[in-house]
Amino acid sequence: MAIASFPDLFGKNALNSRELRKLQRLAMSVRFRSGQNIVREGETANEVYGLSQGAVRVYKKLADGRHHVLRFVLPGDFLELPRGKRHCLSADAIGAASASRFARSELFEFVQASRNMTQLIMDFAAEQLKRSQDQMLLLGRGTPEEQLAEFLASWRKRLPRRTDRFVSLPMSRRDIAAHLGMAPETLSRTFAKLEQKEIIHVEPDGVELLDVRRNLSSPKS
Amino acid sequence: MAIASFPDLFGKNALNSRELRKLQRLAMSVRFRSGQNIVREGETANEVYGLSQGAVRVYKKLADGRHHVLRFVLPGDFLELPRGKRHCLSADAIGAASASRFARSELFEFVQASRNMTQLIMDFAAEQLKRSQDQMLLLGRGTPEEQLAEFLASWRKRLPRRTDRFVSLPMSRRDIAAHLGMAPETLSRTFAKLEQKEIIHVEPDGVELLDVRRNLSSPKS
DNA sequence: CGACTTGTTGAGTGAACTCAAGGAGGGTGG
DNA sequence: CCACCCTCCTTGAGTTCACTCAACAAGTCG
Repeated sequence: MAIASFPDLFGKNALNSRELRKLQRLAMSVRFRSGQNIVREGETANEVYGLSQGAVRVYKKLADGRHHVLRFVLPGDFLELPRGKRHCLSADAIGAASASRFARSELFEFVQASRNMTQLIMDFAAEQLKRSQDQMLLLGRGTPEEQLAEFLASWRKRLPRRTDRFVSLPMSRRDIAAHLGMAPETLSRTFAKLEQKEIIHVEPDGVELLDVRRNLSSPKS
Repeated sequence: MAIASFPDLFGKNALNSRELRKLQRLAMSVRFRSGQNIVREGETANEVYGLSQGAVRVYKKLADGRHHVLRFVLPGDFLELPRGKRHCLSADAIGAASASRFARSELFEFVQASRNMTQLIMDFAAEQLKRSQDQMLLLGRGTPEEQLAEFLASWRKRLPRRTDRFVSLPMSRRDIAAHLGMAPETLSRTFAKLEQKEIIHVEPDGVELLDVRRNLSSPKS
């Protein structure tokens, strides 16, 4: 069977077949090894990536090395918006991954030329912005338990097979901790607390969600 | 002298005069008293606002009343993107404010019809997203001192008269604290620390920036 | 003038951080 | 195939720093 590529995933509903073919023509398929760096903040952004397979962590660094994972990218998402001369974030593959690489200028022209493509990019930007705002609310005001429960719930929504109660977590604990703004030790203890409260059940490479909702209403219960 | 309106501020460089007139025709000027609520999260979003004068705090609430200020809006900015059937955030005027109100559907159609307007909205969305990402980095990884110093520096950049070292802060300490994810008491102590280190000088309704840069490199010095 | 809001400061607590050690995989090479 | 190393995760102990509770000063508005 043919493996789904980024253009298919990204444009599946909103682009017509001509536009889809055009997007596929612009795309260059590239593979990354586990942990491999894809883009680095500050470097010239001649290319733009859309993820086809695997998962990617997207992060920003402070001068002294502290870093924060902004989000985890799944197939069908761009790593960043195709704008700006320089990358404004860094990205590494989590496990093996494959992506579509676009020349930024070519993609930009195509976005200009195609109304549907413009719409898609706008939708993507709006979605990212909304997610960022929810994330800020949690980073600023949430307890570790709320943050983790909300992260698991929202991550589950993004996974393709969401009927299952099992939620796959391909990223490391360190990455999740860096995403939620806490120390890895705190995250580990928080996993233990949620398991003790029978909200989740920790398994290898993921968790089973038993009752995530319960934890989301009040700060400490 | 005529007071600058949102359409002028927002479209000043990127729209031609016909487009600018069109945008002005779509706008309905409205005024708000100090503290008055403008939009409320979850309500139907039939209208969209662009700020003409004053300042606005934009925030999200958790179920139990805790709230986080996502950003402060200045003249020339939209309160939120003109997309989605419901407001996904709340907004209050800080002091007296005036804004342009648009019917969401009319504005949406205009954005569809005008390439320049599409571009402007995309730029706005991208700018918001970039700011959000910087904010997340700080919320997750920054010390209170770094957060406040960075907030003051970036707020200064957004103010029209940035030659002056004096930075006007129209919002309350509570609002700033809710923006940086800390208790008002902590914010107050952080102001005191920065003043003690001669990085800022606290004045009524603002601060004078003496040496903001110094505090931004290392976590504790 | 009095009531209320806002900001600051003090005291004490608690939660998340750091430092440290130990166990459990996973990969590599002998 | 096993021994070894290394990274990842967890758990424990102690500390720190931001939070909560509280009081007070200074405006602000009726």
